[in-house]
Amino acid sequence: MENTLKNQIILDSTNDFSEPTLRRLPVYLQYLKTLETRNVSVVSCSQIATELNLNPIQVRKDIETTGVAGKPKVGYELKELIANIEKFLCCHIKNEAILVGAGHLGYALLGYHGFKEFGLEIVAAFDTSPDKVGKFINTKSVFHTDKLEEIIKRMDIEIGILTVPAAYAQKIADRMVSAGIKAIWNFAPVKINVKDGIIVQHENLASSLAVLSKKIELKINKNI
Amino acid sequence: MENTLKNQIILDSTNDFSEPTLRRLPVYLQYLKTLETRNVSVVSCSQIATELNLNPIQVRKDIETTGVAGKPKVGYELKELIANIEKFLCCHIKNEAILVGAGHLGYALLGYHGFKEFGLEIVAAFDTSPDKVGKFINTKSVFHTDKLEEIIKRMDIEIGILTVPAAYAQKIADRMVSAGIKAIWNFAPVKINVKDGIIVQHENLASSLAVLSKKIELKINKNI
DNA sequence: TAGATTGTTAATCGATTAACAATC
DNA sequence: TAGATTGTTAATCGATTAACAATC
Repeated sequence: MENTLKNQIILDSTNDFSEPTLRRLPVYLQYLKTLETRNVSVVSCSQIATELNLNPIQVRKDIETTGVAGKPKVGYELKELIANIEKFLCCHIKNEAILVGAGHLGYALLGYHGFKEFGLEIVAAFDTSPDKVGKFINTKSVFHTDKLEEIIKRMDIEIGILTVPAAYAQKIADRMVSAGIKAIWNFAPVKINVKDGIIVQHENLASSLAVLSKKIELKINKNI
Repeated sequence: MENTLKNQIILDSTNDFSEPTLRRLPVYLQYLKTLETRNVSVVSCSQIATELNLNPIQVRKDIETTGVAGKPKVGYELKELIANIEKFLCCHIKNEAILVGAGHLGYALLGYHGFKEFGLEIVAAFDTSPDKVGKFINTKSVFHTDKLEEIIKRMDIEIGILTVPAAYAQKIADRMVSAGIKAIWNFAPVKINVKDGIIVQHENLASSLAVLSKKIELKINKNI
């Protein structure tokens, strides 16, 4: 079959894990870290499953992916489990990123400390507004977007976070790529086109909203 | 089998569509609307698929779900297709929501005009900061969080958007639910527990980041 | 007419779930 | 020992993809 998905790194059977598994692991990690603060030392799949409203067999399968060894009847050593999930998710590999578009969403992402736990560090922001250029947001410098290529090259940055309005997204994406960016995390509500080999992760709130709305609609139709 | 997913409205075989389909439809809609501005009148599945890097058969299946009729050799009438997707997604049913936590993420959501296209309208915001209470954000009043229950009840709001720090998420969720909220869109990076029948849609950037990071890692390992 | 595209049914592939042995 | 939980293999279920007829 001709696969039309030219620009995608596909998470498929050639890897030994699935995308749904990959998406659930950070959720487990967040929960396990709360257990850590409560001085818990051992945790079982059923415990995780109950807490997160998931199927315990699924949790076991997911954990298996990370290669950690548990003890029958006992469960998993909490510290070991956390360490293995973090290793699997490459949390200790520092990925530096720049962010373009210091609007409110940009601000929110710049101020979110949770990314560090997953290895992502936003090192600089770009905007065109004179009110923002030259300032600092959460200790990160805001440069004029004119400097985008220069700084990407000088700092050898590979990840670009796109939080500009839809109308500018493609243009900024093009500039990111031509300056050497290898992966784009796109928060603009528009599809962007990039050359082969460039990774694009598209964040789409409209999709989530559609799921939420449909659940509400179905609930109303079923219960009333 | 005992299903442990007590609190979920499950999108399964009892409906005639799948969650992946539901998540793709808004993406099609966004693209189709750009065609509309370019005065295109007819569109085919292969055209949509090419533009969005998807499989044309999948696009056809998804569109079939909305019940629109196309013409062989020609494609779908653009206006009709847009209308059908919008109808399927209930874009014309106004869903009113309140938002708690007017930090940057809250601001970003309050300022995002795209939700209106999907029927969601944020009618008020809540925060505890004296700098924000009493002000307007994008024409929406910011009330003190003390007024949360009163306003939810008075306006008969069913959707709550949660953009508070993780530490407050559960407490605010409890207050939302006891005031009558039926669905929570949770942007806090923590699982919240609610009673049966309440819908929770959890937005988790860490999951997306994990997918992005893994794609980057796989690409590096394969290409170098 | 020929060819492209929809509509629809069948096949495949992969994720989830089940079953059960191993073991602490 | 008994019972709970992991580890692993098999079965099921559902989403995607393929195939092909219908048709404009």
